[in-house]
Amino acid sequence: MQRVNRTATIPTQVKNPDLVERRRRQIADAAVRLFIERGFHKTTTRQIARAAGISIGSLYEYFNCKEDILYLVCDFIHSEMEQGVTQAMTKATGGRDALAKVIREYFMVCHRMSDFILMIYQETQSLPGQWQKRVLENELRITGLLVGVLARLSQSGDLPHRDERSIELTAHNIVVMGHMWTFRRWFLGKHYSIEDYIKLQTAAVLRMCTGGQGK
Amino acid sequence: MQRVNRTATIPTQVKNPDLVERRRRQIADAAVRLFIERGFHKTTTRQIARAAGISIGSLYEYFNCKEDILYLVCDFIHSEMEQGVTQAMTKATGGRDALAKVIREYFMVCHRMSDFILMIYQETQSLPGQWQKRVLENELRITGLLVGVLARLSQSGDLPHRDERSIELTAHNIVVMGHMWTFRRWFLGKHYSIEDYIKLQTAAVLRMCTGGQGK
DNA sequence: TCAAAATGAGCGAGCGCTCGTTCATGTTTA
DNA sequence: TAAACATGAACGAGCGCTCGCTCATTTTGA
Repeated sequence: MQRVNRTATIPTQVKNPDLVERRRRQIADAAVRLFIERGFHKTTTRQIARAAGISIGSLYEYFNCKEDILYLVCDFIHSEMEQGVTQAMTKATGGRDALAKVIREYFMVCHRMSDFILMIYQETQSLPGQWQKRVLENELRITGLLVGVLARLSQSGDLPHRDERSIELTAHNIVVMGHMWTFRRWFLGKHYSIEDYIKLQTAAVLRMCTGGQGK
Repeated sequence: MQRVNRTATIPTQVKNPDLVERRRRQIADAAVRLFIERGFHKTTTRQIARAAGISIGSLYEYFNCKEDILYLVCDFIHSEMEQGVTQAMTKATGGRDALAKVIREYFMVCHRMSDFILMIYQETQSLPGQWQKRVLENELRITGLLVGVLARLSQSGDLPHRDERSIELTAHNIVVMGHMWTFRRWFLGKHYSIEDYIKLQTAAVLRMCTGGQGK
């Protein structure tokens, strides 16, 4: 989708665009594993090159600086997240328990992408300001998808009406609950399976959405 | 409280314990500001020394390595957090709306310590493994305080009974909601005041705790 | 007077990044 | 058809520099 935009965003010495696309993916794939394992700062450009199976010289044919690599990695992760969430939402249409289905699918996406989400929490600050902003915009867009779901259910009467801000905050809460499974996994993972987590948190969210009309 | 323990944990060349305590605080105070501003990796030991008003040589009389400084900073932050939360809980005793009061006080602590919390999220991974574990234990202890509050209210009948795990997860949710105010502040801060946030999230939590018996 | 504390020049490992070079693969020319 | 030339992706030794850390020396204060 905005792949063209992305390719255009990071300049390169190399002429062949297909090759650029291919090599960058190859480099990003290698880099993301290293970033997850050792963090951005402790990973050297040489390690990235070695893991990608190219030379350090070649690496700099495709990127201008180390931060460029981090940005591309973040962008790939967000693309995948958004794709996951979007298709989770198409799977989960229909009335009453649509919300439960969306939550389940979203949490499963978070579960799968656990390491990646964690990395973004930790390394976003290492990006140049302008790209930091982009990463946050991506984050917001994913939240927006959930706002859409909640607003629709609210209007169709499947959920009690609540004002816009309340809906928005609920969306943020759900999104962050998904992230929480990743950044508190050192604890939660010991005591809950992902199925436990989904079940309990879904119940909690539903109470949050439907509860409280009585008084 | 465990200050003795802490001082014992990081060895030093200097004999006078009072001096050690004083200088370490002086260094940590300077370091935390720099870490918040530029991150751990981009902050140099020379910058820390300069900001603390001592020489680079002296700095290494009080710490063995840069990571030691980060650990001490994390420890100070957690102490302050825990103190804040503990006294928030003494302020907020009593029946019905005790929970609302605790949430308010806790969120205000998060609000005040926003930058610090953010830093811990970002830099914990830079710590040596053993100390990483300690930081997570601190995190858990704070959550434990909230579990205590919820369990008490549940038993006194001020909140509907729910099983242990459900209570535990609710505590985690509340804790993370506080953190969310810090790491989504770039968005939330634009659209909500801290008072808005407390009001809406408290309502949400109360619905989550009390709702759902009907049906 | 002398142990304790403070100093900062200096060290060298290791970093991101460059750039002169190589070489496989077209393309042109005779 | 084959020699001459052009292209550009790949390479990696090495440059300039920064950083964490040390230690010989000086200052302090009891």
